[in-house]
Order: sequence, then structure tokens, then C-alpha cells
Amino acid sequence: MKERQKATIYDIAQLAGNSASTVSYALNGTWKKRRIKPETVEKIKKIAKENGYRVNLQARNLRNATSGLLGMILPEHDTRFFAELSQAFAQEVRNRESCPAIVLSGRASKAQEESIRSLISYNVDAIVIAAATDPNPLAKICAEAGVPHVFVDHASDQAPSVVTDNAFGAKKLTESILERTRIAGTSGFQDVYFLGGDIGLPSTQDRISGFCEAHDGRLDRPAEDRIIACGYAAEPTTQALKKLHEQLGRLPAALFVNSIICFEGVVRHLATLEEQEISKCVLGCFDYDPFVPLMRFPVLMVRQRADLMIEVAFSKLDDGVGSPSLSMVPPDLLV
Amino acid sequence: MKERQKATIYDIAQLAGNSASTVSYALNGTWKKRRIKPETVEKIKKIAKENGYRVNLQARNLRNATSGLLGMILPEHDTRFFAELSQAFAQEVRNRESCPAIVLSGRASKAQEESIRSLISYNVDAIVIAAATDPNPLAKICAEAGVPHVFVDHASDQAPSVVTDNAFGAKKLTESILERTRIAGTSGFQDVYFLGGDIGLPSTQDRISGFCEAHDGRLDRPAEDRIIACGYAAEPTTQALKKLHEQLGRLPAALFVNSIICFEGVVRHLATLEEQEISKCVLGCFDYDPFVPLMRFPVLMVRQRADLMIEVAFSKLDDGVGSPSLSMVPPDLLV
DNA sequence: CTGAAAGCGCTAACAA
DNA sequence: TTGTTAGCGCTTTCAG
Repeated sequence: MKERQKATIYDIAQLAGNSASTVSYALNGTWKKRRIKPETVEKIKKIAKENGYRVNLQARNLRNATSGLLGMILPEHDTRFFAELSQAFAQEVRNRESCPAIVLSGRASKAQEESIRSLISYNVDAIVIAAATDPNPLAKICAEAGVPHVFVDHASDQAPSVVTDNAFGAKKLTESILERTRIAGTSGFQDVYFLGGDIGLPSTQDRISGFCEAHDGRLDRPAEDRIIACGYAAEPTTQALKKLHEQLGRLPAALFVNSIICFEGVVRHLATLEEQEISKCVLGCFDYDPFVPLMRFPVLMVRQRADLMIEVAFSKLDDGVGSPSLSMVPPDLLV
Repeated sequence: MKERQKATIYDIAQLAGNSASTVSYALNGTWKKRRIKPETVEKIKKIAKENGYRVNLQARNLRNATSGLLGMILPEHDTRFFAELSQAFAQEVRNRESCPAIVLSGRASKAQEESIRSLISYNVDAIVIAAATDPNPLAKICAEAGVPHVFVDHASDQAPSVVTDNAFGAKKLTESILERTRIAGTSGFQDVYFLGGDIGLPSTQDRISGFCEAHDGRLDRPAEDRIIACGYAAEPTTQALKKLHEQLGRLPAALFVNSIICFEGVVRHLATLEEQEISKCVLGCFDYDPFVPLMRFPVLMVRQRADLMIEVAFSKLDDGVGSPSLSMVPPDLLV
């Protein structure tokens, strides 16, 4: 079983006593329109199967100037949401009888550019670009190569994009948080903090604007005062919360936590406290993880719809338009 | 910018006033051994860059009978461990300047076979097969096509394989659990239950044997009495635990939970109980999720080393041996 | 109904 | 130091 040569259509042709072109037609399904004798087709198929013939897609695709590959790049698989994105992508690609080429290219823009170029070299039929650090240069590369592409999660203004409706989700989450604090009787809408994220990112900006909007008219000082954009890592969030805790001398009435990673940081601080104290703080998180609803305290969560976002992304690719357009997918609020 | 034809080496050759082969040599780095004049190389490179030339890897690889693609199949991205596996794989592939083709093929063996065949059609240089439902048929397909392959997480006895050292990990975890119950003074080693998993799977069997071994000599009835292999889903686990709870009239002294999904099921039941009661039950889980250590009660966890497993898998591919061999990677015990 | 032959873009042996 | 050419495996026109 050593290095058994892969059979080609010529081998099959030889065995069948036909020409390579007949074999090609018989095997790739185009034989009706060539009016090949059904028996010939049967014979050829049988021989092919016996010899373990498999079409060489490199050759076919080179000839056809396609690849049957659909590419996706995303930074990593370090959160549920990213894992769900690639899962949904892979599912959709398989439905289309194509082959997924998923590249985890890290957060560096240069690395992302290289990944895109590499996919292009494989003649991928289209590229889904998720959570790009710097979208526009990537859009340019794809456009110049004439490769259809669509952005997911982080938008480009030069290409079709689909993102979570961050403002909407943040508003809903904030409203829900405020409602809880009202029920808890802490009149805490004066005292709701936004924790985590990067003020330079559109997604964080949109969430902040949703957060502020939900406060509309109910505040005596602008919500912006209570926005702590300490990045997207756990440890700084823990520190930020600890500091806030010390300043206030207690936990705030409520916390809007901007991502699951930040939420990890929050929980690390909460883990040092009495359950009694935690229960006085209404918690909301703009992200989802299946273990969070199982904590001992309630957490309002927003779940981004990876499946829907991928669906919309593919429908944009199918349109074939390629001009900039932004779709927003409203996330779910889990209570 | 519409459909800008991709430039070929012939286009570049024309522009440079050289032949296609000179361009080819100049651009793919093999020019020193062909003693092309450095200035010629420079000129060609410059023209290539100006024209946005990118090598067509389909053509190159067809010619070279390689693909530069490394394939991986795994069921899904529904757990951290799987996500970490594909992450580690992608990382390693990028280090090798290849391109990852990750296919999530679901749990059905037929689908996994199709995915493998599809990767083979692309002439992937090697395949990493993770968590195969039925490994041997997949090994056969790869072997017949002469494609190097290695199994990860679920072993085949017909091919190189690397798995977690389940028996070892289970033994360590169980010992740690027993130690805790001893400290808690419940003399609970009579009362430690193994929950979850599939008795038909080698991995579960190995974990059970590690579980039993850790009890060695300390039991008055065989550990097997307390093994509830209720599958790998959350809901059945919740039901199983609930039933056990009712039978005993209390929680057992300790629980060895066989996977993170099962652990989710366990937590769902625990969520209905008083914290006081939960604290009397020592919990261990053969898996890892970053949120579990943040629960209000301590959980002993085993973390499988996806990174190491992938490293070992690649070293087996590098060996080029291809004969069956089983490597076991000891997991970490987190306390 | 079927065969012969060109060519997708690239590499490498053979010539020069 | 460089050009010419054959051919990777397949599809598809053209010619029977």
C-alpha cells in the first residue's frame, strides 16, 4: 500500500477502452448533454470505483479557473463567538458542496493581509473576513484581485459588511439592567457602569451610544462619566473593577460588561466577595458563554447571532454586488 | 477595478523582456542555483510587484504534485478543547508556511469519510484527524490514497495516534478528589460517582480504569458500582444526577464528571440547590472551561493539552513513518 | 455517440 | 546567464 499512484482519467480510459474525454464526461456528470451511452457511463463509473479513482481538484479547478474553496479569516478561536462564527461558516460551506479554508491569522493586520494574499493565491472563490483589525487594506487587496469578499463583525466602508447591531443590543441590555435596578429598589440608574472595550473601535462606540441612549432623560449626569473602557482583557478589567469598588466603597448598582473576556475579569473580582454583596449588583454582559447562566447570581446576557450573521454574509456574496453596504443583525437578549 | 485579470508569469515575462522560466526562477527563489543575474531578478521582482503579480498556487502545486495545504477534520467547535485543537493546528501550519484547511464535519462517520475524501481530492499534504467517530475506515481511506495522516484525541490502531493519557489523568483527578473528601472528613471514598461518557468509547473506558485504580484497596465494593455513563450531553446528565440525588437522599460525597458538557448538566442541577448543600460535594471535571474555576464552589479540573497533542501529532507526520503508534499526552490537573 | 488535442499557470530538464 | 519545451490532470472545443 506504499505510494499507490493516484489513478487519473487516463488510467481509467485505458482500462475502459475509451478516451480520456469520455471518461471525464462520464465522471463529472456532464455526460447527458454529450449523449454518452448510459452503458458506457456505467462501465466507466464501475471501473473508476474499483480503482479508487478520485478527481484531482487542483487540476479541475486550474482548468476551470475556480477552486471550490471558500476562505475565511478570523483572529483566533478564543471565544465562543469566534468559534460559532467559524462553525456556522463551515456548515454553510458544506451545504454548498465547497471546501472551507479557515485561517486563524491572529490580531496583527500584517498577518491578516498575508493570510488574505495566501487565500487569493489558492484562487478561493470568495473570502469571509471576520473581526479584521484594519478592514480597509484587506478590502483593497481582495478588490484588486477581483475576489468577492464580505466583512463580518468588524465592518469596512469599502465592502459589504455585516455586524451585530451593537447600539440596539446595548440599548436593550441597558434597559433591562435599569429595570432590574429599579425593581431592586436601589434607584441605581445613577450608578450603572460600562466596563471594558476599546474606545477606538466602532463596535465599542456603538455599544456606548446604546448604553447612553437607554439612560435618556433619566440621568442627572451624563452616562459618559461612568464608562471605563479598559480594553478587552481579563486582568485590566479585574483591576478596574477593584479600583471602582474601592472608590465607591461598595459595588456599583449595576455593571454593563462589554465582552465575555472582560466578564471573566469581573467574576475574578466578584469571587473575592460575599454572595450577599454580589447580589446587590445587577450584572449584564454583552456576550454569551453557556456557563455564565449557571453562576450563583443572575446575569443578563446578549448573545450575538453568529449563524444569522454568516447567513447574511453569504447572501451578500450571492448577490454579487460587491459594493459597500452595512447590515446589522440584532443580537438576542437572554434573561 | 472590475475583474482585473490576474497577471501570469507570461505577462511579467513580456513586460520584462525575459522568458517565462526566467521569471519563474526569479520569483520563486530558486534563481541562485540557476545563476540568473541579480539585476534581472531585481527587475523582474519590481515589475511583478508593480503589476500585483501573485503566484497561482493551484498551478504550482499541480505541477509539483503537492498542495501546500494541510488538512484537519474535527467534529465541531462546540467545546474549548476542540477550539483549542484547531487553534493549535492552525498556528503550527502557519509556522510551516502552509495553509490550513479545517473541515468541521460533524459526528457522523459517513460525513467524516466524505470530508477526508474531499481533502484528498485537493491533494492535501497531510491530514490531522481529530475525534473521529470511527477511526479505522478513515485510516484506510488515507492509506489507500497515500496521504500521511495522524489521529488526535481518538486513536486508530492502524495509524499514528496521539491521545490524552486518560487513565493517568483520571487517576490523578480521582486521587485529588479522594484527598478532598478525606479532608472534608466525609470518608467519602465509599461514595464517589463517575458521571457521563460513553462506555463504548476507549477514552471513557480508560478514564474509568483510572478512576477505579485510584480507589485501589480503599473500597469495600468495586468502583464500577458507581459509574453512570449517561453519554456526553447535558440534559441526560442532569437527569442522571437528579435521580442519584433522590436515591441517596443527598448529594454523593464526590462527583467525577467526565466532560465539560456533562458538567454543564451537573451545574444545572446544582443550581437548584442551596450553596450549603453543594459545598458538601467534592467536584471534579475531566475537562476545562475558564468559567468553571469562577463558580462559587471549588471544582478540580483536568485540562487536556491541545497544544502538546498537536505538537506530537506533527512530529509523527515529520517522522514519515506512518505505522501505527500511540502517544499519550498527560493532561494538567488544575486545583 | 466518441476521440484528438489545446490549454489553464507553473516548474524543471534540456539546450544553448 | 537565459530561452524552449514538455507536462502536471483535467475540461471542452472541434472534428469525426
